[in-house]
Amino acid sequence: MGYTVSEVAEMSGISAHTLRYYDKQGLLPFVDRNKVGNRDFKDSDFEWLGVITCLKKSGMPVKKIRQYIEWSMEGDATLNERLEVFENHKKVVIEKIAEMQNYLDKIDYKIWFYQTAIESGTAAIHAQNNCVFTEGMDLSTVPNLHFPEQQ
Amino acid sequence: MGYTVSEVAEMSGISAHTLRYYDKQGLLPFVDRNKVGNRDFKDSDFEWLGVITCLKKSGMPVKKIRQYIEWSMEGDATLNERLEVFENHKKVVIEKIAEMQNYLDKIDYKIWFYQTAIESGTAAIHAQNNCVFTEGMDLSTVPNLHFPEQQ
DNA sequence: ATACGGCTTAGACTATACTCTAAGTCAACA
DNA sequence: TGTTGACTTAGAGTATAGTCTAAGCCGTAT
Repeated sequence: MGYTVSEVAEMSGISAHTLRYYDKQGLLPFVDRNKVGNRDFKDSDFEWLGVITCLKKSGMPVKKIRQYIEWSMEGDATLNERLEVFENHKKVVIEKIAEMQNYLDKIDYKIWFYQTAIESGTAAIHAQNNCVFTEGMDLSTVPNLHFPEQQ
Repeated sequence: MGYTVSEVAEMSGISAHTLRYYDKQGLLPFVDRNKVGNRDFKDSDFEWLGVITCLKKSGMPVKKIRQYIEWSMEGDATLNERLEVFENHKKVVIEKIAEMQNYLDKIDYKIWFYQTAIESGTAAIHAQNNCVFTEGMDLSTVPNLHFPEQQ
């Protein structure tokens, strides 16, 4: 008396194909089956799908999520392992956000670059600008970097 | 008298394999060749690599980056197109950061969840908690959601 | 009775982005 | 004059995450 795979697909926004794929990958061991063998999702399964979606969309690979789900199925004995999963993943997500913020700054620079270039009609007005996109590279042997557009 | 592909790999952190792959995908049309036919990177090419890395790591697919590079090669006639590329991509990145922030909040909830469960020795202490992971799903027909761990 | 629709599975296919291999070229050193 | 080592290419292989197809099962409506 639960939900079929297509009902869950409709409600969750995860396609029925993907739900079956997740199941095959071991992400949905908690989903019941009815007497015919069809998946029979319970209300509480939506919360699991929410957790899986959170981990998935924040960059955790399916394999790692499966490991977390397996631990969850083992009950209170794996509480520490599961805490560690989220603590580690938190660091990853924080790092990702910081990285994105950094890229956002560079994108803003480029927007300014093109806006001012469009105003003056040419990118040549930026001939004297310093570089902002080589961060993280070891360019100690590069004497003079210029913006590509100036070539 | 520039840099070889492996020198650039060393300095940029992008593998030589990947640099050749990017070239094959049309991302590096500005890279010169010497008389033998070997790639001969210039100082200014590092700035291009920085832009490509920025777009790539912030989620832009290779195909879109190639389009941007093609426009860049066409000079001032495509300044508007290139501005639009960055303006659109900025929206995408901002949305991505907001999404990550949202997931971070949920991850923090889970960390609290497991920390308090560990303290008390069982996840059963959270039997009364409301759901936080089903955001975005149409659960209007679901009467009562519970945390999966309670099952 | 039989046809329809939705479910099941295994497994093939796609997309994206690398990553590597094989065969060949070339400059330099012994 | 080899031989080495770094370069080249086309194209094969890998990893990840779906996405789809084909064949078959089952309950219900006609």
